[in-house]
Amino acid sequence: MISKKTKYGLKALVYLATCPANRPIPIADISSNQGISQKFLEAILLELKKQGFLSSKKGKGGGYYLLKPANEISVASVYRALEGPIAWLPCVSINYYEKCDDCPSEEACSINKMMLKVRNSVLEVVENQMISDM
Amino acid sequence: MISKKTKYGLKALVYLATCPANRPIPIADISSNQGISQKFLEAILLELKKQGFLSSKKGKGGGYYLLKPANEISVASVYRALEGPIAWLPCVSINYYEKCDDCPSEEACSINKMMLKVRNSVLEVVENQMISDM
DNA sequence: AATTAGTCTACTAAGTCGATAGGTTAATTA
DNA sequence: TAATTAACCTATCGACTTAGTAGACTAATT
Repeated sequence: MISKKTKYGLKALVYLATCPANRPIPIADISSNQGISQKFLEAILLELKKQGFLSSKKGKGGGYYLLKPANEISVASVYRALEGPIAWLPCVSINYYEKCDDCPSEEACSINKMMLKVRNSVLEVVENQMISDM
Repeated sequence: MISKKTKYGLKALVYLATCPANRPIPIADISSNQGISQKFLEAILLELKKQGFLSSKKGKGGGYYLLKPANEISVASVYRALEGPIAWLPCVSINYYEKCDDCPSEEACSINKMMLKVRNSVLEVVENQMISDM
């Protein structure tokens, strides 16, 4: 299961992708349109801005807009930004690799190979799924 | 990311699958062999027993043993038992389906289809991956 | 009777989740 | 310049989950 943060973040980005490019959309628009708590969405969009997905404009006529074309934003990149590692275990993560405490070696680990399979299978989908496709 | 509970549960089942069939293995054996806190493992094995994966025998010569052949226990079933839904969202879950609060309809939902793709991709792997394969 | 090994209850510290409240800053417009 | 708009920031919250630990109890074997 993914958090509502990631879910809302994805929906917000997809919504922004459907809006005329380069015109800022206020948080209130997005939240009412997508059924998301406005205050919660504020924090999410701010995070997406800090991670380079969005930019914003203050004041009247302001709002958020995509920094990159929607067909260059993968679900994988959004997931990593908001949710963290895509892999099921740190020891099979590409971007968040970490050794396991309980495994003497990864070759000896009984579940390592199957965890790699799961990771690759998910990546296959989310790396190729762009915000513009949705 | 999955919890340590699920990770340890999987490793314990795989370990039991490598042991001579029908001979009970004490928790202490499994925990020392797999580098898992014994007390934590106790709770996990008990849960797997209650869910029908394992049975146990008390007293000397006792321990846990698999109730089904290892090639009939899929990673998917263990994941569901210990971790919960495999899908990223309840609205695309087979075994734990639930409607979303924020979506008027699933056809109208912008991320529903891609969530289905992810679910199917993961299922493809874990439904066919058996404890005996590892 | 002693030992072994699973079972049960309770408790904990730390962290996360999803949200709310209220004030601040910057840009536009009248 | 004043008012309005909308992003930004800080703090707080209750409920829940995680990964354990401690200790007593029960059942089976020797």
